[in-house]
Amino acid sequence: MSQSDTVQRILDAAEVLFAQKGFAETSLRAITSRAGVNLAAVNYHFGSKEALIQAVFERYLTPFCQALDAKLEELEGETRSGGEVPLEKLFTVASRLALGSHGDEPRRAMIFFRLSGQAYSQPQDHLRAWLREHYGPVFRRFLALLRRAVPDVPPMELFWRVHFSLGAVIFTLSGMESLQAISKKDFNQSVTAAHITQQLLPFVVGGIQG
Amino acid sequence: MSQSDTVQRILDAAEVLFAQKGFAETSLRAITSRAGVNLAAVNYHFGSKEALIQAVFERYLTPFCQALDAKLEELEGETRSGGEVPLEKLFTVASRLALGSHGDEPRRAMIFFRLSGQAYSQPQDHLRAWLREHYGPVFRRFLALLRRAVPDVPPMELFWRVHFSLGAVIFTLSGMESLQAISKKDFNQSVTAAHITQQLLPFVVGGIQG
DNA sequence: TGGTGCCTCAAACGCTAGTTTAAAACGTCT
DNA sequence: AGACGTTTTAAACTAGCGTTTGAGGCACCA
Repeated sequence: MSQSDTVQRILDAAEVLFAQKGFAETSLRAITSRAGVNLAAVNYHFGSKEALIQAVFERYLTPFCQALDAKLEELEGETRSGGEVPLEKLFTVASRLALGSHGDEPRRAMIFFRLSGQAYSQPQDHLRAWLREHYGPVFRRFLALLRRAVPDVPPMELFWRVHFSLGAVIFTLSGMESLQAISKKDFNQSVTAAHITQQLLPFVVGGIQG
Repeated sequence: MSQSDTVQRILDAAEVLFAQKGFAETSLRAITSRAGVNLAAVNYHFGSKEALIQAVFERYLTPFCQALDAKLEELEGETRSGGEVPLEKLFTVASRLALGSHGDEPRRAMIFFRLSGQAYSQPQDHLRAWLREHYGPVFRRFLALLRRAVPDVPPMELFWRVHFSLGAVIFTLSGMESLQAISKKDFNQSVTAAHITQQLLPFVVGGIQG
């Protein structure tokens, strides 16, 4: 078993378990047991549990943010010759990337949204600060394009509405499997990631425009 | 110190600490120390930590839901002679009650929204199931009025949009103090509960209508 | 072949958690 | 005053946590 193999196995197991049970409730023993590696491997390869959590986020977010950044640059290029990117297109691009920028099924994306929800509800903001520091620029770039898409909405209101939107996304996708149960019972229809984003888009667009 | 005094002190301390640091990260020792009571008091009066968590929710939610239920009944009475309750009014009523149904300052409400965020991001759904079981009827009553307020939105889409709205509220108010810092820096304006709900209302109304 | 780095392993460490115990203190009623 | 049910107290218990340790294995190069 090569090094990278062990590291990847740990990351895979941690990703799933953190999403399933939260950071504090997931023990290193559970992670290493699921990964089929020795308990000490986490501290050997990552240094600490906290560093492992960051590594899980990094492995997912870095490719996503690079892809988003490239796409946003492309969109900026298009608008340089006049015109704005429509609101719908901005969110469509972002959601398509979030769901498909990894070769995997969108199940990975679901897992990751759960993780984000946990990161944001976690009160000690080590993780939040780290996320903001590393991925803030892309977010601001997105926000700048957004501002030009809805020039009628005052900046502060837009700021808030973006956060509301983020909340809607993360909260909903965090609680997916319970919502899945309800939706199946009440509407006899199961829930896919594509289905949710399809529902989400008009809500967010309507909400942002106010 | 009478019994109810000890119980209330524990609930007060637990409410604040759970909101501040989360359920798993808050020890009974921290709670009892803050409350100025003996460690064993929690297990004596509540039975377990899990039961204490439920009790914290119960103390807050029961008066709120009773007030909301009464108010909804009143609104239903008004519409019985024809007409619908407008969307804005439904949300205004709910938010006013959430912020002011307790004699306290709306600070209590903030604390409680943080708690809700943690409850929903908590993956083991003991708590969620319990909340749904105890407070589901009021929620459904609200949903029924909502359906009549926006008859054009298909029931399933409405179902999702309500969850999106809930997410926007809880997520935003959960992460308030970090948003507070950002908002103060970028817009030189501090954030109050009233201020947020004022921002929230047009977003939710716009989102629900799509 | 012997040595050198990197990695794995079982075991242990120190610590904190939730819970339990049994004695002491308290308040109330006869 | 004394007995009784309730509540508080200090201390201990068990379990599980993240982390550390040192011996061992393994591949690779001199």
